[in-house]
Amino acid sequence: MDKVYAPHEIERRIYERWESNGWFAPSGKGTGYSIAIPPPNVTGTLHMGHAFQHTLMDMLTRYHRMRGDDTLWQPGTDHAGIATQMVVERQLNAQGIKRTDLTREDFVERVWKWKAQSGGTINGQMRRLGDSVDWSRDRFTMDEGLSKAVVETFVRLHEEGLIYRGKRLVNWDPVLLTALSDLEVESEEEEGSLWHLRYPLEDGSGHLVVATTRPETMLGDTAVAVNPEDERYIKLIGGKLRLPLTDRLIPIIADTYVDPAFGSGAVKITPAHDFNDYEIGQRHELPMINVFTPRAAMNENVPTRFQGLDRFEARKQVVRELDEAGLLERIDKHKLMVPRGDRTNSVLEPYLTDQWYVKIAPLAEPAIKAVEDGRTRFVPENYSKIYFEWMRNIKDWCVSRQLWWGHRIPAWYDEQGGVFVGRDELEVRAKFEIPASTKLTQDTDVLDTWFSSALWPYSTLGWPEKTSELARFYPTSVLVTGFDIIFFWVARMMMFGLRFMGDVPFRDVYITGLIRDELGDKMSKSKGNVIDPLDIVDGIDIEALVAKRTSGLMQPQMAATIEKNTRKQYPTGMAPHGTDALRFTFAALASPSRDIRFDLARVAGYRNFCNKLWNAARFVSMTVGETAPAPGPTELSVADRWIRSRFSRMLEQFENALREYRFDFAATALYEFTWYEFCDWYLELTKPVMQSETSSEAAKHGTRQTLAEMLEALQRALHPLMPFITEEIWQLAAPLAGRKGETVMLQPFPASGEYPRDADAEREIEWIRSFILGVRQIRSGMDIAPSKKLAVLLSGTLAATETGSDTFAATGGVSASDRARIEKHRPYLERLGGLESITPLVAGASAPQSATALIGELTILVPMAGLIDADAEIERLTKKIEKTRLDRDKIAKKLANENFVKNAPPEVVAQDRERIAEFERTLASLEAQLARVRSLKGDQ
RNA sequence: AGUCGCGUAGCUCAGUGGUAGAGCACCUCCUUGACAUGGAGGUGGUCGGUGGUUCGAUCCCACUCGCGACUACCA
Repeated sequence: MDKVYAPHEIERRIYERWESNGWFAPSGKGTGYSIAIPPPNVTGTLHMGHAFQHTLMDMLTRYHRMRGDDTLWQPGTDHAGIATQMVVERQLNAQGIKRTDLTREDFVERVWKWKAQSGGTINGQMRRLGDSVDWSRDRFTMDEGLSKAVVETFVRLHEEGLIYRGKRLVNWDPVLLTALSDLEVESEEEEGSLWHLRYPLEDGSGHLVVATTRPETMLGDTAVAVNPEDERYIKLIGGKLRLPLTDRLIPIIADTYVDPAFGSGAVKITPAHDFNDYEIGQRHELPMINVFTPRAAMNENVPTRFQGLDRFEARKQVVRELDEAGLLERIDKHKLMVPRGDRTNSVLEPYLTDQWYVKIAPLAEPAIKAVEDGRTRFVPENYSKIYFEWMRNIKDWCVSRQLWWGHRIPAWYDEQGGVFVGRDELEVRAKFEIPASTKLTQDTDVLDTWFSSALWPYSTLGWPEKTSELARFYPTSVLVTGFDIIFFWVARMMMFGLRFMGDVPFRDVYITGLIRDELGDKMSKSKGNVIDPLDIVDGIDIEALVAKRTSGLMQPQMAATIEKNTRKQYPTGMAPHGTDALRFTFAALASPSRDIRFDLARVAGYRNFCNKLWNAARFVSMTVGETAPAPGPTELSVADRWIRSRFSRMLEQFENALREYRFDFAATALYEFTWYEFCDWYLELTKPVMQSETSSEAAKHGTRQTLAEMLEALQRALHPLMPFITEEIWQLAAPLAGRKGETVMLQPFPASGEYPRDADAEREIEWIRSFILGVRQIRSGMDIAPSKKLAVLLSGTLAATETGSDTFAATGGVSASDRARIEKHRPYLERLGGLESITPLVAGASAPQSATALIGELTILVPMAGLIDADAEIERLTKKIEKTRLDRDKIAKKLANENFVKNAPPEVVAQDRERIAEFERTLASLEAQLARVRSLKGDQ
């Protein structure tokens, strides 16, 4: 084995072996456990957020697989309608081709080609991350089976009256030329203006001032509304206004929607271009005048001179003409929320079109109830509030998109505009008895991407067929995802799953935080702070990193800033850390309901941990040899018993943590056990046994066996989190421990109960640790070289009258139990403390000038002759005394409060009394020692 | 405007009604045969502020300051 763990060498080889052996597939035995992957965009790449979520999913998957569950992690990708179409359009544009230059079929063909070309990226990344998904079941939302599920769902919902087509206002993207759902709208506060316009009264007796943020829409006004209570305008209600720039007369209506305190208290009503106005229009049966083309230029319904103008040009011209006509009262600065498309960032228009909608209330109700009843549980729990909040105010879902890439809506039209929904044209003709002579054309729209995503947990398992997989793996066990798609995805899976499967799609929903950069900013390409998870794994030099971050920017002018920041943050690029270190970092940082500021130093720490584990394995193999210890008489040392006991406790902690999705606790339990107990103490404690000529063969045998057993079992415990290094070490450790098997990933997860708890061993080792710690503190405090062997003396608190004078003379008042311990553990104490001897201070002999440590009743004296600086010892003691006094006083104060003594639970009071006594003893001893050192110093 | 979070060591974060924790950073010492990606020891915090409940509050409650996220129709 190499001295330093080199992840790169082994990770690919190991994954290849796992995959080619088909070990990721469900075993077909045991309880079903399943996770459906949140399908990433097929043409995208995985970012840190994916890597984070995948780590948690893989950890759960590997753990349950090892527990013997029939475990499926279902992989797949999403066609991501708008996002993918935009990418391909951009590529075409770069070649000077417009999408509309191609036929729909040609364009879709190109998208499929792009998918084939780029679609492997994600799967490649997942393999590097160690994701143990069942590749044989890989799915794509546009593949045949899933498309069938989409059509089936649409048709059934339509049959049940839960899908309808209607002409309404939708959020229209004038760049993409498609409708969007409410969720795809991102409103941002922007600086704008509030224009106060004068609308002349019909009789010429004056004018009414209306305030608007969108003057260009005035060409489509069909009324002006005031509040019915508004004294100023009450007499005008029912009258008419002459709409400037047009020849139309529009009514003044009363509606309580109008807030008299805002603007002028009079609102122009444009039912075809504003959601509120639309509703007012419905209430008052106002005509709707659409003044925009789909690209948001002015259409034929406005005066000729405005026709064809872009909306923002039209705005300027409208304002100018009104101003010239003396109809512009004033312009106020005004902040307003501007709706923008989440993909194009273009300003959206409320626009009147025919679209397909899912009637959502009947679907939402059971989905709310399922969470209320705890059939699906959010972790952390407070996300259920966000879910409820949205579900209770949910509006119908516009599912049609005017795109080319996606699932075509299964609806056909005849030439009279009749609409027929069915699974295909044949079915439609049969069902509605439409003769072959009648021409039918299919709806040209596609469905919202999230429509197919909503079916994911069961469509991937073969629905609408009744498959054995559905029976076995639905509902899935847990969904791991980010809060940002609770509405987009989680809620919709709940609604559809309950409707079509009659049960929730997942038992638990674990919501992860967001991975942010080291400054707490969201990672995004445009900010140039994105980290590719594989760059952390493999490392990347600074030039390559800068190139990566500054290429293909939407705003190339940002490149210089991005380069500067990148060079500052990563002067030498990133070192390779390996997948296991990255995974460990994600788990350790996965505290509930908290975003993660990603810190590369943390990964380096866990890379060191990998190296530590690696070297522990080296040590074990050097100590044990290359084969399992031959059978023979075996004696387990106190350390051997102790490490098993501690391992048992750690496993319990780990499993409890994982049950509650506390990946951070689970990781910490593994880390602390491995480093602080197994490496720091157990391996050290084996040395006195193994490297001594006096220890028995049986004892050596027991230690060898324990070393092999623990190393092997530890790999299994660590495997779900660190799959690669544990596989590599396990291959070496398994034979030593006499365990057979081809791979650690299919071995049973170690059970806490297999390793006996041993309270006695834990007590003994605790005592040994404090003894050694005491010596080390003196050594360090007194600046004694580690290589210098010390001869320590002991004294106890027993008096001659208690022990008999002879015994006292020989033992220095050290209690029998301490003496027994010292004898029993002498090799440990001498070796780990760097001691040459441990002898009781002979009674009567005056104690030499020493530094001391207290272990309960036992005092360890390190003679100072030639070693120790008395001043340093005085300083050390003074410091210790001060600290002990503070601790004592704090408790003394508490105990002095009679209410505390009266009201606190007796065990708390008793415990404090005990502690104070302990502090008093320590203090007395420290003070005596201080006095001694002082007086001896005086003698010098 | 409403809803939900967050404020603990220099930094990033755990945590508990009863002795404040980790990683990184920092200081001192150490190339001792697993590991310098290491070992040993150490420094460092009136737990955002004020008030209340309690024998006791970093934790529970109220108010307050600061930060963030989400939702929403103010023309």
